[in-house]
Amino acid sequence: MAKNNDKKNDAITSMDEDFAKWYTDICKKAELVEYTSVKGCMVIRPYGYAIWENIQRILDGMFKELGHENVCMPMFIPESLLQKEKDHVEGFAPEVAWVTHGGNEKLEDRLCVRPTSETLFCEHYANIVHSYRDLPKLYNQWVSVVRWEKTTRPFLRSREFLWQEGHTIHETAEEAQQETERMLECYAEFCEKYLAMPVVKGRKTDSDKFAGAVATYAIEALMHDGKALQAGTSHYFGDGFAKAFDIQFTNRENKPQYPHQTSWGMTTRLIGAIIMTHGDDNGLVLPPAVAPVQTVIVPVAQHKEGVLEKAAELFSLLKNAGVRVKLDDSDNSAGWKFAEYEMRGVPVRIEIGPRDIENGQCMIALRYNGEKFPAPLETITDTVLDLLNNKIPHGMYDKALENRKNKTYKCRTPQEIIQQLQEKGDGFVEAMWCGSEECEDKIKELTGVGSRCIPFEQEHIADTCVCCGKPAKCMVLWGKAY
RNA sequence: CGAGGUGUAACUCAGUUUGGUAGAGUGCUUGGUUUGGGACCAAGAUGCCGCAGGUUCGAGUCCUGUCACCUCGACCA
Repeated sequence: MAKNNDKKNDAITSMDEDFAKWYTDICKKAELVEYTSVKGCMVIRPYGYAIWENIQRILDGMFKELGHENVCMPMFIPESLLQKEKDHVEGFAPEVAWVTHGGNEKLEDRLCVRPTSETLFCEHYANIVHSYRDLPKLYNQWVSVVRWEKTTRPFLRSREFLWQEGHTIHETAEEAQQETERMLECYAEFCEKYLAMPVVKGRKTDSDKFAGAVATYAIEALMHDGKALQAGTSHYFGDGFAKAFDIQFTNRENKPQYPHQTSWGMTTRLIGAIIMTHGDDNGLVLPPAVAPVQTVIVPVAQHKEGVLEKAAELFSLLKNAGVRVKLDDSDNSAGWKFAEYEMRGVPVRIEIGPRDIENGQCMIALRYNGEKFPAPLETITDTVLDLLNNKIPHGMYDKALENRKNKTYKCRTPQEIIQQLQEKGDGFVEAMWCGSEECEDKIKELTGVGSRCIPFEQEHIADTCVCCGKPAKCMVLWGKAY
């Protein structure tokens, strides 16, 4: 695979120099976000929002295929309602924003701006679920939520962010458990197939569970800087929320019964994950499935006769084939356009100039690996579609997977963890664990990596816990987290 | 929230030590020449020096407060 580490874009700080700055440079220069006067509240600009719209469209289609229906809950939660589930309120209270006034009137019961909507769904379910015939309810909503974060970063941590939250309610524990796992699977498929982002599926340790959940599952991805990012979560609630909110139905034996619930979510953080999984020193690298512009046509020597006409012809061809294509006939220089669309992560660039037209071809350049080659004009649609649907997503996935493999270390002792991280840089650590929270905490204290998840795909690395040396229960994936 | 740093043109920054007419490069506008990896020439436009107080004849510069952003921790999707 051709590698393209040549820095062609001065506007962006290089990753090695300052990863955090590289990240914000891309967010700003690729026109994904703009800051506002409220800390942690970002304008998602058209180019960034278009990525989100594509994510939304694909995911929403997947949910509906699985039988989910979209709803919309209010954005305010009365304090009394939030209080109902003890763990839940303890988990979220420190970071909720409160509405205390309506107009000039002080509110009797202040309202929290939803940090997540379990409580609202529960209140609603209590009203509409009466019989086993009413179950399951497979609901989802696309909304924004607010969490008053102390430190904020575009997409990765903002005080208001966009997400989808699925909330389902089922007759049996088994069914709810299956739903939890099914949705994690759905998320993993989405990341791997459409975002070309390899993920590790697993269960969270108890200390890392969602507030109020019986079990939390997550998919974890590894970023370029070796830090882990949780790309999606799926929670199994058992009947805990049902009991707290008094949701009951009459079961098949004509007895009252508590239903079992799940919730699951993915957020605009995915855009941050895309940036940090695929991006390089020349800017953003977008997976074709979510790229607002999949192919850009850059005419070369466009003042010469026939060039613009041919470029426009190409544009129509590709557009009619369903490609999100852009023709840039502005009078910026060709070189400027190359750099610009590279920075914006456009997967395929087509150059067409007098020399190409003479030869009945155009030049194709791939963003993710820098490859550049001529392609005949007659078959251009097939060529481009194949690149967008096959070669590029697979190539990007392989490249990301390779990176993850190079940064995944199997360790047997804390010293080994420290040494690996020091020698090879941050990354995933695979190590055995006895199941105690003390060991989890101690590893974090000693080595800096926390438990990310207990992967479904287990590997036997040793018999004993990496920390205490007692018999190990499972392999845990550790890492520094975003 | 703890420790450190930075706020001056759209962007990157100089000017702050020692108070005295607001600066550069890039970008933007107009015209021309160019065009296969961020072109060139010429002419323009652009500033509550983050915000609010204070000291002073006079504040980008000194003092107090405040807000935002960045980095590293703690917390988190």
